[in-house]
Amino acid sequence: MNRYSVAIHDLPAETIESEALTAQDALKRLNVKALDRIVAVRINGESRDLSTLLEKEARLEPIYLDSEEGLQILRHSTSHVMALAVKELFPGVKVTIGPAIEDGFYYDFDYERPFREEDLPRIEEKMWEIIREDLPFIRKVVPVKDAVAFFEKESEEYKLELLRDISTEADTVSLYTQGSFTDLCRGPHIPSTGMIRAFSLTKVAGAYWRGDEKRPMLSRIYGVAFADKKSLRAHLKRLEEARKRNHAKLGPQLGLFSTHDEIGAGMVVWHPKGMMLRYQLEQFEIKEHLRRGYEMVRGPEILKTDLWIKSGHFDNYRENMYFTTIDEQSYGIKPMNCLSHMLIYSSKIRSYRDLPKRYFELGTVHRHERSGVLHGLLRVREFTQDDAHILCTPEQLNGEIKGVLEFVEDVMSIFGFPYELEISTRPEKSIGSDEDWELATSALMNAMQDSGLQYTVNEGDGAFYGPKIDVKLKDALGRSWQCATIQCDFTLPERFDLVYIDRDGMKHRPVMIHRVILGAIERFVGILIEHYAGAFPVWLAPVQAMILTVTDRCIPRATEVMKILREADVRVEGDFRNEKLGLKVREAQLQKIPYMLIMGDRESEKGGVTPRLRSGENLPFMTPQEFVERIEEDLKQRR
RNA sequence: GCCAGCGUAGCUCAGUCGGCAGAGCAACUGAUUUGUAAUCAGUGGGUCGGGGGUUCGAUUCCCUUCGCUGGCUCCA
Repeated sequence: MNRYSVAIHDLPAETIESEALTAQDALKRLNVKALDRIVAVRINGESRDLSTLLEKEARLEPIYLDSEEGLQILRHSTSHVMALAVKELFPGVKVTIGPAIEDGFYYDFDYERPFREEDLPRIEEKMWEIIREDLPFIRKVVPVKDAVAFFEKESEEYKLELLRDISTEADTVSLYTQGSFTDLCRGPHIPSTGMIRAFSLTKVAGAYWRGDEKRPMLSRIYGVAFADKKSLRAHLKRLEEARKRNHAKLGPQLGLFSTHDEIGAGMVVWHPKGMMLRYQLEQFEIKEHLRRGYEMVRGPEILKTDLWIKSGHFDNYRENMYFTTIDEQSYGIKPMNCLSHMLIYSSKIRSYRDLPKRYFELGTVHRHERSGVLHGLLRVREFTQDDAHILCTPEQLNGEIKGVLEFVEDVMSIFGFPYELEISTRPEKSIGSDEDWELATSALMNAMQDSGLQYTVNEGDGAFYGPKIDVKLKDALGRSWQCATIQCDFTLPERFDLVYIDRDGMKHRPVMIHRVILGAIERFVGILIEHYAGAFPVWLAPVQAMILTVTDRCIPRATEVMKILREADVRVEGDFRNEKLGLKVREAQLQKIPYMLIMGDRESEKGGVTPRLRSGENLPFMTPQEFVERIEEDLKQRR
């Protein structure tokens, strides 16, 4: 008989006498509540299986099914169950990896043919069988060489490859077995398959082995899993709601834009309402840039290929560019705006007193994105950036980066977007010296630290000319999209021999910051549509108010009111059709117009309107002048 | 670019195991002059994404191409 000293959380340790003691036994003996909802346990701070044998002293923290960590373990275990089901249904399939992800899990397989959606119901059915069998997850720690022998016998070459990597840093590995399936896995797992109560296989997809497009394409099956059926249903419901915000659907319905097979993939046609929305955004941007000391500039959309060779774009970015020939001279259509801006800078001698120069351009660029990545407005081949290039002295760099970070914060808070910051370091394909990259990278990090901002690091994901800070926003389905970006560049000023005369009378090299705030207007509009579900605030709404007449008798006065409002810069339209008010309200509502201005006989007589809000709320009767004041207040508050 | 799925009227979708292509809404015309999310009636509208093949016959089967969706890879 052994004596164990076990503490739950920070409670005083208790003594348990037993031959051997698993974590689960200990929790039971110490009367921990809701044992059936505990999936795993932290032993002295480390996540472990419930079946783990305890040492003489242990501090235990149960991990509950519905906690963040508990769900993650549940999802991971569900992926193992799926792998078992797939192995039973499709003999010869090879397993690779199957982690938990947000809301669910996936598992990548190599099979003689890719899986299809129609395979999923069968797999789900099999999984439920496995769950009903309530198979335990059995952990076994073995020497790497035994694991190698095992997976060789099973011909699981992907597992062998993983083992080869692991073997450089560990002598033993853990294996988990449920029924006939044994997987290489760190764990922990739920105690047995019966604990899975709510999951659904959602989609199939191709995925390269280890994310490398030069390696085999595997067949991935995605699923979602939750603690109970109710949470699963709620999740599916949320997805449904998110789909209703789909900008690719809402945009054309609201008359904002369209795309056309006959024009080409990744090209957007902007309709009057969409163009008005863009115009509002652009006016806002111009104003915000001017007040921060930027100067507006503009360059041509095609520039000689020689210049792209000089800048390094030809060597590093050619596959994303379009080229054309004019008078036997090769030209490249611009994928970025920086070249003209540098030529503006170098068009005269600059003194340190002139710096920083901040050149701003709403620049339209073309990039040849691979066909499979195109996605509504969020990924297109022609788009307009709110682009600027800041040329400054090395001493000014930190302050300029902080200024841009503040700019980003100001703008994002106006739209009410939460965002995430990410710093990307030197990629394989790049130009410039190691010292410059080091300098630029630390400049970006220091600026973020000085501003007290949280960020993550994305190794090797920088632009070819410099490291960058990316600002990521989320679409309705929670996918992240890069919008603002701040890129630090010592290389292009070098290649274009940009200089300024410093106090010492000598030529010095300026640093260049490439930056966008909204990013691409197209992408930003896409995110905006999903963010507001198409119901734009008054300051952005293409149509701010729609006058709805009740009868034809009201048309003359309605026409007058419309004129007054238009003269006061209200974006107003009229629905004077011979239709019932209910129909007009419905249609204005579907167009998500902020104000419906009702004009019947009562209003005509008094020469005003009764506004109805999108929410359904009615405002009291008001004169056109009072309504204009209300709109002006909305604009001021950016409502 | 790769894997899977999808493309029928302006929109949402039926449909044909190969035999003249359908509904609702929208549009148009007429009636109705209407008070806060759909007034009634009538009419028109599609070479079933494009091209090729198989077949007596293809929207349906096959190939190819364009586009879209979800992933992978890549990036604003």
